Amino acid sequence: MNECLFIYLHKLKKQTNMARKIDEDKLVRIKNATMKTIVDYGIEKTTIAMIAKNANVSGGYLYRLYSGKQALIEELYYDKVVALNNELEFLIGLNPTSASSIIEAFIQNRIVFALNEAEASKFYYQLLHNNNFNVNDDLKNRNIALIEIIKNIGVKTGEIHKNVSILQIHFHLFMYVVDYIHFNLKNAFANGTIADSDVQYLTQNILNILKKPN
Amino acid sequence: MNECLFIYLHKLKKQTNMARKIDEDKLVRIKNATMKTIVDYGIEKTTIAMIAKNANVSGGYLYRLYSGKQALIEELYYDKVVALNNELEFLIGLNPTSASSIIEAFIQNRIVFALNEAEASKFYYQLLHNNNFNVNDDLKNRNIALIEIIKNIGVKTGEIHKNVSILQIHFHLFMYVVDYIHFNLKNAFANGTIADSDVQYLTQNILNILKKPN
DNA sequence: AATAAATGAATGAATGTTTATTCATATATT
DNA sequence: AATATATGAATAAACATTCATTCATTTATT
Repeated sequence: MNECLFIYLHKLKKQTNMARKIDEDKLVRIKNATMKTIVDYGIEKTTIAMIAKNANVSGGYLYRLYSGKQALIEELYYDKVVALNNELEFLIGLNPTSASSIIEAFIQNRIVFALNEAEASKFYYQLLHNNNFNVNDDLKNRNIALIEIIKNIGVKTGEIHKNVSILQIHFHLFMYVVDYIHFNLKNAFANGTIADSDVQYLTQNILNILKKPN
Repeated sequence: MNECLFIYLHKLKKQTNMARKIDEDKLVRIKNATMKTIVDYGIEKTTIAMIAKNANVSGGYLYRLYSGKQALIEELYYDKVVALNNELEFLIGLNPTSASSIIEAFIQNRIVFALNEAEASKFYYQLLHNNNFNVNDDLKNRNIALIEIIKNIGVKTGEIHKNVSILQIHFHLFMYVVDYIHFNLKNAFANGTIADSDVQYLTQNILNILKKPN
């Protein structure tokens, strides 16, 4: 079930004829447990029972909120993709004349997210590379549209070469950055941390790449 | 079971007392079927029964050659990682005084591999990003040793900055390149093919990155 | 050369486990 | 009491794995 719809129905109930108080943070617990379990054990080995246990919720209750395991994971993933699009749109509004500012801020936010919401970030990273979970065309198209805006800004200012494809920008902004951050966090034993200094490093690398045609 | 061991035992038998001729390409069929099934349906949805069917082999026979599903997939993955290390070692031998030559040749080979052995290449890409399959420390250490050699060459010639970490080089050579190729092949509908021209593009991008400290 | 015995390859039905999903029941709230 | 939430045991489907059996080939015996 869609989260917004759920909350809406839930509030409706409250206004009319509430029988039993909903355990308010149950949905949050389920979401966190899903992400944590998948991060710890991988999607293949994660079962509904494990998620339910980690969320302190009965197994059957999950089916009240989601139609099944796939839907549960999908919704978490799609929510994040929507949030990323929203964030990008917001950053474009903030910096309507500088592609590098948008890119830099976006990268900064990826690092903050990876550090502050490690579970959610690792979860997103896993799904990004899982063939069984693909975002729908609407989400894809909105993302393409936003990247086109960034490209237009960059071409105007000379920050991006006019022959750079939308896919190139998408790849470097959404895959390269995320992979870079997670690779460094995963290998944190040997020099591999991630910090604010990486923002400049990543930004410069990507801007250099986007300056050339491909 | 290890492939080399298998072939060895198999030949031993031939010398003494062979009861029934082995279907020679059965092992090859199983390997190909495993990769193809996983590429088509993902690891989660791939079952032993599906692999056996695609390989034209009985389900139970898989357990003569491998101790189970996990071992079957692992061996295919590890074989590829070993092959990559061997290839890198070979390329270092060929170009002992030029990091860029090694890197360029390695990238070239990745693209050829992705085009000529698409199934195997996609299979490797999937496992590269799957947390449930990690290469052992020996393989990791050998890889690190090889990359250290490349770094030393590059630092001497000025192609690589002395402050670039081994992890950086590893990431860009083994993740960035592979991800780039597969991203472009996956999105082949819109301008996204991969060709020899990408060799120069990728090589230059990576060399530029490795020229700077991180 | 013909036949029988021995051997190991290969099968696929049977087994037992794991898992997603359902549903009868219990519990809490008004 | 009425109503909705929440439970978790029960169910059924899917699955990895095993194993008794079959089959093709080689070796020994005549």
